[in-house]
Amino acid sequence: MEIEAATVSKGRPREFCVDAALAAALRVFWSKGYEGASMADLTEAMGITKPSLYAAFGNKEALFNKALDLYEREKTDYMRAALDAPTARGVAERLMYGALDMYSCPENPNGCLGVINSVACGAEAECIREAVVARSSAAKQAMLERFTRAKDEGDFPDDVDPAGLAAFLTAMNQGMAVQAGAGATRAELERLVETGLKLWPGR
Amino acid sequence: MEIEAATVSKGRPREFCVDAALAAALRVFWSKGYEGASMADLTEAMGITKPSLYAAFGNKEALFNKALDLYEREKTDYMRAALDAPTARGVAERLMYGALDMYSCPENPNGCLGVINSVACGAEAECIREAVVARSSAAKQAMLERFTRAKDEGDFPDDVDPAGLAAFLTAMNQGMAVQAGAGATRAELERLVETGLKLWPGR
DNA sequence: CACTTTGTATACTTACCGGTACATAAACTG
DNA sequence: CAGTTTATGTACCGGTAAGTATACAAAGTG
Repeated sequence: MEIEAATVSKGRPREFCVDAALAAALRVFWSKGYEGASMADLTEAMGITKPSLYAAFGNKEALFNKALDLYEREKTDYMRAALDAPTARGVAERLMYGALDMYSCPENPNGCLGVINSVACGAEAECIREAVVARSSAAKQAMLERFTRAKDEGDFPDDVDPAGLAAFLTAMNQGMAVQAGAGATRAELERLVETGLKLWPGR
Repeated sequence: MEIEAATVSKGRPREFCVDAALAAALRVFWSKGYEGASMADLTEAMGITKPSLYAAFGNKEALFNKALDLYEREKTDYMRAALDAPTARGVAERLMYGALDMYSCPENPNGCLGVINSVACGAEAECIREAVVARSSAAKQAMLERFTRAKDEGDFPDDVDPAGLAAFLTAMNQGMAVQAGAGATRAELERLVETGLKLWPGR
């Protein structure tokens, strides 16, 4: 029993980089969705064979969950950062422009990994849907808490509902994701964001 | 050659109602999406066997397109009617409350048939996606024309963009669909609609 | 050098996919 | 009654899905 176990592997070293393979898998899931991505799609994009994939990641579902972790860590971190803005309007601006940048970045697949996999598909993907929906509602909950505080701080008038605003920003994000997935241009999404911010209460 | 041909069929009469079967198929596509709906799912829900389905509807894709026609005719007709409202705010109200009613009706599957099938899945469903996206952008185009007219009529201030408002309402509808598909309650969607209308310009 | 451990490659299994051939059943026409 | 036409039910087709058994290759350890 060694504490620093596995720093030097015992058997044959693996011939691929796990992180790079996971990043490639993320792109596939992001483009095609969980069910639309076949193991053949994944292994080809990752540059490995099926036994290597199963040995390194478990199975398709475990691979998806690891890819989802990577997605949140690298692609939706702007959401967490947005909540630190000093005003509610600042939060909304950072959220919408962050989403705009992500959805219109030519390096990324179109749309949102979460939205793609939260709409219903086959029964086998139900646990995938639940995992994605859980993360989405956690994000919405964080927004709700931030806007509840903002209301106490007087960021917007009494007649607006913090829960309504959280749902509103969530809907805007989801709408941008759907429209981006359907092929909307950056200019079109920009117009949407600017309209959303023009309607935002206060200021 | 008879003008009133096919009013009385020649061979063995079919034992099921085409309209009822199509309605059942619509529910399956609406719940599971095009790719998530297997022929076994469809035939079971429709109460017919595969050869009957193929004889009556062609193939899976043709069946989907007929179901999509039915969906537009019976479920999204509120959109067409909404554009007849006398003011832009009236249009927005009818669109949002119409969507609210449809997405929270317990008789209907959760979410929106269009949104479910416009997010990317496997390559085989690409033509399905294109068909759905085409209808969605037609709806958006109709909204744009209505709001362009509304702006001329002074329904909202000069600094708001009709195209932005059309994109905004489309995004709200899509966001409601995603949230409804993820299991949002009617009360939650109601809050979203009321917030959206509170933010709507003018009045 | 043998021996163990781990990764890779090929080929396979089982299950299901969309779609169809074929035999049979139920209506019509003569 | 035969003959035609159309619908139904069963059983099947080739293709592909996720997942795996097995043989082999490359490293460390004695």
